[in-house]
Amino acid sequence: MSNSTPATIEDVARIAEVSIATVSRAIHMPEKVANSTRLKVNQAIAITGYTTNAMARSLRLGRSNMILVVAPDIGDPNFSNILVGLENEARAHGYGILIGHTQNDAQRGLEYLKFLNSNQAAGLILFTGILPFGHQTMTARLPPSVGVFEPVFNGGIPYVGVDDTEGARKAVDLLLAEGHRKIAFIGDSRTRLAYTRRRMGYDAGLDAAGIPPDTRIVLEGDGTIESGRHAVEQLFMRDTLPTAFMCVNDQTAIGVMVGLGARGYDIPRDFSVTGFDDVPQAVFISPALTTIRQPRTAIGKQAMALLLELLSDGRPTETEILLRPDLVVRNSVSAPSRNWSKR
Amino acid sequence: MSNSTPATIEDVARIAEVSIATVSRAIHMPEKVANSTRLKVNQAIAITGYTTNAMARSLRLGRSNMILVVAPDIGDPNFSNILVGLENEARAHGYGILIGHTQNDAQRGLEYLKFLNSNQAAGLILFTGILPFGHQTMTARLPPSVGVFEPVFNGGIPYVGVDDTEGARKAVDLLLAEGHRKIAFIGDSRTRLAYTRRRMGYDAGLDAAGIPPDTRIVLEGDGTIESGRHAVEQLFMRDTLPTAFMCVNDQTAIGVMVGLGARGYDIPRDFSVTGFDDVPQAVFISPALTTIRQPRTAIGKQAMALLLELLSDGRPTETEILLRPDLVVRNSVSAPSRNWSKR
DNA sequence: ATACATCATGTAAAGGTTTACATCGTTGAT
DNA sequence: ATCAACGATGTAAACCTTTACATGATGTAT
Repeated sequence: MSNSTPATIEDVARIAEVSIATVSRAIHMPEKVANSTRLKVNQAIAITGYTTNAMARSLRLGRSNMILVVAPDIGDPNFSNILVGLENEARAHGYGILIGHTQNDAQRGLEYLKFLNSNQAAGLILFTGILPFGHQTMTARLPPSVGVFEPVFNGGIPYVGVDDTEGARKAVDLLLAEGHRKIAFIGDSRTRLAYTRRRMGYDAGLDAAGIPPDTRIVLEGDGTIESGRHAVEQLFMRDTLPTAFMCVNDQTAIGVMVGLGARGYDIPRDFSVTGFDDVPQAVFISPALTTIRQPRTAIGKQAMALLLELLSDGRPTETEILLRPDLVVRNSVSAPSRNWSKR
Repeated sequence: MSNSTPATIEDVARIAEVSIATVSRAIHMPEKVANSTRLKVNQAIAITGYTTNAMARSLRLGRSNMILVVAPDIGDPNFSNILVGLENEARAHGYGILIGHTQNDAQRGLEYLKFLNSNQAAGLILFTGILPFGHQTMTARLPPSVGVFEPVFNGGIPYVGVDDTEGARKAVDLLLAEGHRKIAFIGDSRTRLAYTRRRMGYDAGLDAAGIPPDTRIVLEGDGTIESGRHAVEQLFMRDTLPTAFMCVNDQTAIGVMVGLGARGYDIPRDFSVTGFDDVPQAVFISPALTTIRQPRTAIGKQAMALLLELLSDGRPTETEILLRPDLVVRNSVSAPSRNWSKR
């Protein structure tokens, strides 16, 4: 039973007294085989403990049951929750997931391209806005692919993300509802669609409230904690201070809070701050950050579902799936301080 | 060049005007082939863009270049950093990593066992103290395996972790050096080696300082935030309060801080608190938590290195690799309050 | 009764590699 | 000059599946 070498389809065939073709059919196209023989085959499978050799199957089929997931930083806490969604969906359909970590290094990207070329992965999930493979191979035949968070530069690849514009709109609307009129926007100058769209949400919200845009309080950072801190310093050098900081992401918001804290201000009494993403730390910093939640597990699930659909159908049904982001209210926002002018 | 169907070894052989055997040798045993022909083969490879079909290779070799990593919760932020270490080391040796998420569910574990049986993974990295496969298959032939954090119950599987006893000793020694004499230990009753060893470090530290053990201030929780809070409540019902809380992990420590905060105490003025693990949140809570750092990326790297060694040598050189944990001093520890008795 | 469709099963090829064994040519020792 | 040893390469089998096609049996319509 628990022999030294794993049972093959031939072992099963011998015991069930049928041909290997019938065994294969009994497993993969059960309706094509008579009830009685299917029974015999199943018994033989139980006896031998047979599982089909995935290597041989993939070789014959020219397609594996693995999905390659490539992310610039798999250590990013934002990543792990997505992974959960991806993994659940994949496993439920018999696929395994293979992870790749490029660190934005083209060399590493290339090594993963080899995985693709050598047929080890049937599909690709990309977390980077650009194809992580060197230029010359930019045109290499890619397997069915799906982007997460943002469309892939090369085009033609559908993606699953969050409605950034709507999310940003929720944040700015909250601030407006609290009574803020001078709301700074700390953005991200890297030209990523997500950031551009968040800015659009900010603009639209202000516009709807009849507040004219004020470019003096719109700053471009790079999405890091440091850039949030830096933005605060810049604003303090100008003549007009905002009463609230709307940040393009949580990292920036944390930086803003640090910068404000260093100058002795209290949040939310003196200034309100909002983020975007709802990173795991957001609830632990003090005050806990009011932000926009990315439904990460759902995003992962959707992305994988879309990819699997692509894998069977061939043609994508949608080119862009945007999930609804939720506002999570914590403690970093309040009405603008009445005493502000006195400070 | 960029043909519709990927180049095979035969295409290369034809262009290089040699047999496919020579091509294979030129790639995998270059010293066995004449310089001149090796050159021709390399040129042909460059022309065709050939990469060896991993499915065919694995089938022939009876062994894949994938490592299965099984963890109970891949969404755990502690996990992602380990993953980085695992991934880097694996990729550097031409292996890919395949991730599995059991959620402590035997059914799911079984599905991953299939991956193993079907030869899709050459090795196994386990994050769970027990084999995640149902009982009946407990005895199934496993590929070379390595545990992370703790030994695998079944035995015979080497593991890579941190020296928990030494880490705990560093924490208790810090508290002792600050002048604490009544140090509570909030443990974890689940019988995991790591927790037992941390308790041993606590006992040894107290013993070395000549302080008799006081079981009234040693509590057993379950490693969650809630259990930390609960422990605080329990201690306040007893007659003797400690001046410091040494916690079995950061989650518990966070719970203790929350519990103490809810009662209006200030940390570290009124009570000192230490954790263990250095989870990503530890630096964001306030006060920032003094704790013991697990060198996570290094653990991942070592675990993978050990597994790869096992894969080539067959026999493990070590059965247990313990890395040195570091004390990270932040703001949750100070000398015991002089005013304590007045409170 | 004949022809034909249908169904269940078997035969054999193909998928791309690796490698034991065979072959052939060259070199060095006698 | 002969033989042995060696080095480089080729031939072909094997790894385990899946599936197009062939086969034979059974049932149905004429």
